[in-house]
Amino acid sequence: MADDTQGLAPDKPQLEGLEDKWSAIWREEGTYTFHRPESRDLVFSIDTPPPTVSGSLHVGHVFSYTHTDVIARYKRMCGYQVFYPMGWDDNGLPTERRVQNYYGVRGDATIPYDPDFTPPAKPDPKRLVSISRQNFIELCQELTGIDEKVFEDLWRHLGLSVDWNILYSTVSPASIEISQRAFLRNLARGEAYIDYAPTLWDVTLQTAVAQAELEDRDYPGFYHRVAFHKPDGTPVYIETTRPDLIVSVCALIAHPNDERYKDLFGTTVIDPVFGIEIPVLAHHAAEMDKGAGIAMCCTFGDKTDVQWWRELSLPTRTVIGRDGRLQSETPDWVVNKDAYAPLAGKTTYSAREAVVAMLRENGTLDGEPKATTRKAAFYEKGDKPLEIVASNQWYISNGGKDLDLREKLLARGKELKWVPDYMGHRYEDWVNGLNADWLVSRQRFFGVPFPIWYPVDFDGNPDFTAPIAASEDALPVDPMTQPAPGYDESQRGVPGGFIADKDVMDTWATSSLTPHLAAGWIADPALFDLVFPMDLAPQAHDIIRTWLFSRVVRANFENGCLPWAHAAISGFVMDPDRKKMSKSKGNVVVPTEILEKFGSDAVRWRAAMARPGTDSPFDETQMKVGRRLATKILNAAKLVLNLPDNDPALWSLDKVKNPADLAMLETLHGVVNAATAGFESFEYTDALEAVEKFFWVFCDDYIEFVKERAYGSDEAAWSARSALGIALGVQLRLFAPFLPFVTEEVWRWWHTDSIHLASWPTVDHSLLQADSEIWGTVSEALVAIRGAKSQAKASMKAQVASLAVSGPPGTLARLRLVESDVRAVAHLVGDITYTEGDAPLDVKVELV
RNA sequence: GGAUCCAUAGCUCAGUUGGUUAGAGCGCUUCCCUUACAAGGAAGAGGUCGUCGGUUCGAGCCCGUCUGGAUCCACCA
Repeated sequence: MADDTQGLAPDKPQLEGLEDKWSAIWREEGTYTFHRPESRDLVFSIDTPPPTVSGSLHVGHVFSYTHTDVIARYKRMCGYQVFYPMGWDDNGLPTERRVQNYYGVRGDATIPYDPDFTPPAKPDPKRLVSISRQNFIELCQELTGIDEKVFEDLWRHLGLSVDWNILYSTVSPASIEISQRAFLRNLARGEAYIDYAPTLWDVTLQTAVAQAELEDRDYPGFYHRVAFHKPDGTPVYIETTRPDLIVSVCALIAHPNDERYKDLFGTTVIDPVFGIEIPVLAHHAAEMDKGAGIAMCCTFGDKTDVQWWRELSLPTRTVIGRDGRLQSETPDWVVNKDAYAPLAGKTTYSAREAVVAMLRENGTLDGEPKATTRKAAFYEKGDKPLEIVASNQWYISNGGKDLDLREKLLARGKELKWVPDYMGHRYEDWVNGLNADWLVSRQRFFGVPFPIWYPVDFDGNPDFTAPIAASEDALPVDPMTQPAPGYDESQRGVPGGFIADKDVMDTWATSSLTPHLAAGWIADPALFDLVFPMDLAPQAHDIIRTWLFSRVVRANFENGCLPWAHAAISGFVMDPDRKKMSKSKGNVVVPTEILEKFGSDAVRWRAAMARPGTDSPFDETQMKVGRRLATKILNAAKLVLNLPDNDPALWSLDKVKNPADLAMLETLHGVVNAATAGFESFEYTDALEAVEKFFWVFCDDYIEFVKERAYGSDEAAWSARSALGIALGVQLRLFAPFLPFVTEEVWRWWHTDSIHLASWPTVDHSLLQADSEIWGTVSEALVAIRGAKSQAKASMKAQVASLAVSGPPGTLARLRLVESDVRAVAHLVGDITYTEGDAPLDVKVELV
């Protein structure tokens, strides 16, 4: 409690240090602990986005996690048990890349485990040390542990009311088990399958990537006009940006209606370098006005090539390996074997130069290559354009091929309540645009292994069409160290034995199960029933196509329902030029600095001013406004609580008799209604604005108006004291979801329990007979009195000789009811004269 | 090429089912050291609501057009 003072509040209340003080106490008191209630309707459950711990947090995270937290706090005060977990997304590629850079190491599946391994003292990004898969995973675990501590500290400092007992990590054994179990069930129901097919491939990271992780970027290239030749030597010109792929050519293709090429259909031509004879074919996907109108189809240059390859049953002539280099052996379909030699083992870039040189030399390059900017598909986290490589990969159906499923998933999207509702369009657009199933396998190390093995025939060839699945009872499994069911470890990799599936699951394959991970699916059925389907899925709009959609897919398959009822979508924090913040642009604002500078409450205030779905530019000056509000709360509370001999035990609605006091409380109750309505529709900004607007009027007008009276000790004083005290308590609770630190600080000046477990204020209907219009009249009078003093450049304390008030009878009557307060606030020494009339209220002020 | 959102004061944004003189905060100007608060307070200036057209007694709001911006998707031989 307060020291050095006669009142309940300290003399010099401070914002500094409130974060550390209260987050420690909340932790000790278990303020945010979820206690299992009797039934589902007493729970409000949240599918918290698990942050990628390998990345750094920026203000955008602080904003969107605050959006969730204000709702969580509101629901808690409404009496719900709030299931508010935290998760760390610490598996997958992002972690691997961070470990690679941080320690200067690279995982290599062929190297044996070294129990004594220590990472290089000085990581050299140019000379990565190759280490075993297991050593690499250990480093991943070590680093994620460090990163997670940093994240937790920041979240506690920000005041997230997460229940830290409900903490999961996407790489934990429990997460691996759940991911594997869900996958096995998808497999058993036919929703997951393995397929040998052309896949988008990142040559740097050497893994397949999914449609959802693609990003188109501008990429410089050149159009090369190249001659193929008919058997009689007549040239047929095509245009290509990928001459390096000529060695993979399978056909030339033109549109069936294209008069220029009609005669060629069904004939063959020979490529300009390798002597490969290929057919000229017709296909409707060829566009007459693009390039030369006739395209070179290679395996594979782009997605159209894949379509032609599939629909025209063309041969597979892949030369680009998984490392992005052309294979070193000369392909058997190449006729001019010598021509391939300079290309062997080269990157696509070098191979392109070599091929162009050959084209130049033999005169088949028509004119100079023309520079162009083309859009190429990139993995969103990669930095080289993707190649298309045929390989065995695991897929989960997502409606990309199955139209019935697509309809079902679209219906789920409509069933979900979106905040704001137009965000549902993004979901629909994405589902409607899907053209492939969800590729979930990744050729990486740090992730969930597929619980799958393959039989090896007696010639030593694995049969990928007959995967052996683990039993659900055996999970989690690592097929790399555990033998397939029915086999012995000695049969690994030998004819008649088995091999493991070496791949790991895409990180989204695990994070698509966050409701299951957090809620104890299978492991704790009672808990799962209490919290699932969840109430709220908060997230930013960029991952609707990935995280949100994949969770809908999983819950639809596994649970036959939506994983949650509401999706609340946060906008981004943009840089001041309204550009997306990104590391590469160097415009990222680090949250620790602004939290330090303005305090968590101030930053939270600014976050809450950003409405759902709306991007907002970062502007530091706005944080000051939140800071000022927090300071004002301290000071206003101090005034109320430190009135002489004030005692909260003596505050009572029964004592509120003064019309101005009643009018203030009446107005406040309208504010409670507005704030409640705002929160109920997840429009926390509306709630905050209503509360804040009232609070400033409460401070500037009401407190000033009744202060003199409240310093007394008679009945009139206790009317004001009760009204002030009750209004303070209500406003603190209304502010509590937004400003958890300052409201808790003030609340505890006269309460023993946390404000965050106090009940949300409700309207007391016994007050409804109060005449709230008094309030408007008083405000007008105050403006007139202050205006006169301000215009006279006088102090607000300056004495007033007389007031001449004119206006409608009703207005004057209201003013008369509170005349003594008017006299006090104006410092009036003379008289008030009232003149009735039709004109609106007018107050003439005569200064002494 | 398709879609979504946005355009209101110098800046950031409100503006309810269409209804008198369009609102707030920041910034700016002037003033006030006032016993809750100078990390404060008071007063004030500042807008033909992006363009053109339509509906209506009446449009910031409804419809259409154009312009500018943001985001997502598709395509790119």
